[in-house]
Amino acid sequence: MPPVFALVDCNNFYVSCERVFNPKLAGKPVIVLSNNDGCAISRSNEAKSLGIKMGVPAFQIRDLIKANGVQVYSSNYALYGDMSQRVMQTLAGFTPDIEIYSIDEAFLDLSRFKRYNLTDYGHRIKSTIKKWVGIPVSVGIAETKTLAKIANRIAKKSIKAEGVLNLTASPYQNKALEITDVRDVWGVGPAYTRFLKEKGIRNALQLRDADDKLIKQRMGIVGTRLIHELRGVPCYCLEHCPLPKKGITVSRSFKHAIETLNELEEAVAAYVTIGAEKLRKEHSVSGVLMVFVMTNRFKRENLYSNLNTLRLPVSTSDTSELIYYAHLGLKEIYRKGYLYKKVGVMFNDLVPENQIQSNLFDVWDRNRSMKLMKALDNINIKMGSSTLKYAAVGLRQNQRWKTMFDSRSQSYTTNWNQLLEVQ
DNA sequence: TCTGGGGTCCTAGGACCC
DNA sequence: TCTGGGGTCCTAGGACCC
Repeated sequence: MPPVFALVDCNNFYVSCERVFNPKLAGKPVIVLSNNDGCAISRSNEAKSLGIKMGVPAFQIRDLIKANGVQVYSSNYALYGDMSQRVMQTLAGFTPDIEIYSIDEAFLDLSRFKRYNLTDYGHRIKSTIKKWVGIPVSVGIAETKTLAKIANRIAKKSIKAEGVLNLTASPYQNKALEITDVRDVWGVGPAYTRFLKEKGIRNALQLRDADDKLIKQRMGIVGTRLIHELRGVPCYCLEHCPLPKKGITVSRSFKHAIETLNELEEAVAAYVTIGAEKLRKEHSVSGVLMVFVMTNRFKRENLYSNLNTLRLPVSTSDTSELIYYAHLGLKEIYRKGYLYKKVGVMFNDLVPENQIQSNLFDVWDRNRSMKLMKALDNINIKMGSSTLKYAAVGLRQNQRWKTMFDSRSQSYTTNWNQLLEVQ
């Protein structure tokens, strides 16, 4: 029995989250910026109409913002993460066959609802989420994930669809593919778009009917799967439970470049702290630690970037041990005289914490370390993150490497002191 | 002056082994 | 002029996703 997928995708998610708690933003151009208020990463439809592109640097649209009264927000990940959970929980009430694909979208397997009117079901999902969580979503329904993506895209734009498009057994399937530019197909990025257009393949319909050999040759197995999916042959199934992570990266750009090793060490210690917490939350330990540094990638002169890989003697998720090795690695790649704009740490070779390969010459008290980390995590969960932290992250106020959020909204849903007040 | 962050998968090529 | 073959593992880089 062929499956049916629905893709539920939140519209302009971060902006929509801000609007839930600030209804005055309805109908106005609104954008949410990335860390350090760098780029526009979420835009309301009104902001899109003004020509504000995804990822555009804020300084390039300063005049546009001023002239049109665009409402600007720093990103508030605590809020978006919590709102995302509410959306997903609501979705889970519609079917247990759900795959959370990203912070703002989920695939549902609706195969067991085939005898119902799926379009109606889509509308019920949409209106329930709007009512319960306050977030507008679009729903695309089709025989494969790739087709559901296309359906969703059209559902979002078409006035007639009212946010829901069901392409199963639809006479409009060809039409839908024809009006979808090839670059908007899931899995087709800039490089493949260039190649396909050179071959005269401009829309999803032409891609679906393209020569298998041509696609296989240039786009490999992924391309082959892609065109099968467009033909209604499912190559990707629903991933019920999230697979364990293969790696964890924590990195940040600085608002202003940093020169001294000491400051970089503080930043690295802070990122290791975040990463190690993530590791422990996943019940994983890391066997390979990488540290990297880079100067401003948009400047031509005095460029430097380097990455150091350290194989750890014993896989670990202990913050202090990881800080120790990260600092060792950092010292080796630090060069005096450069203006550093970004540093980061990566944890790879993750394995479950109950499968640690011990080392004969290990001097670390693993038992004690585990208990200490547990206590540390419990306190920080209960009393707020970084209630307890390592001195290596520095004690001064206003550290220059700290990420800036000049126009952040309140943490309405995750902090008792920042609840919405109704006057 | 000011340009995000965190992932996955696939492939080609080199090292190494038998 | 002649210079194995095949398998595995690892890494770097490319391409894509949100």
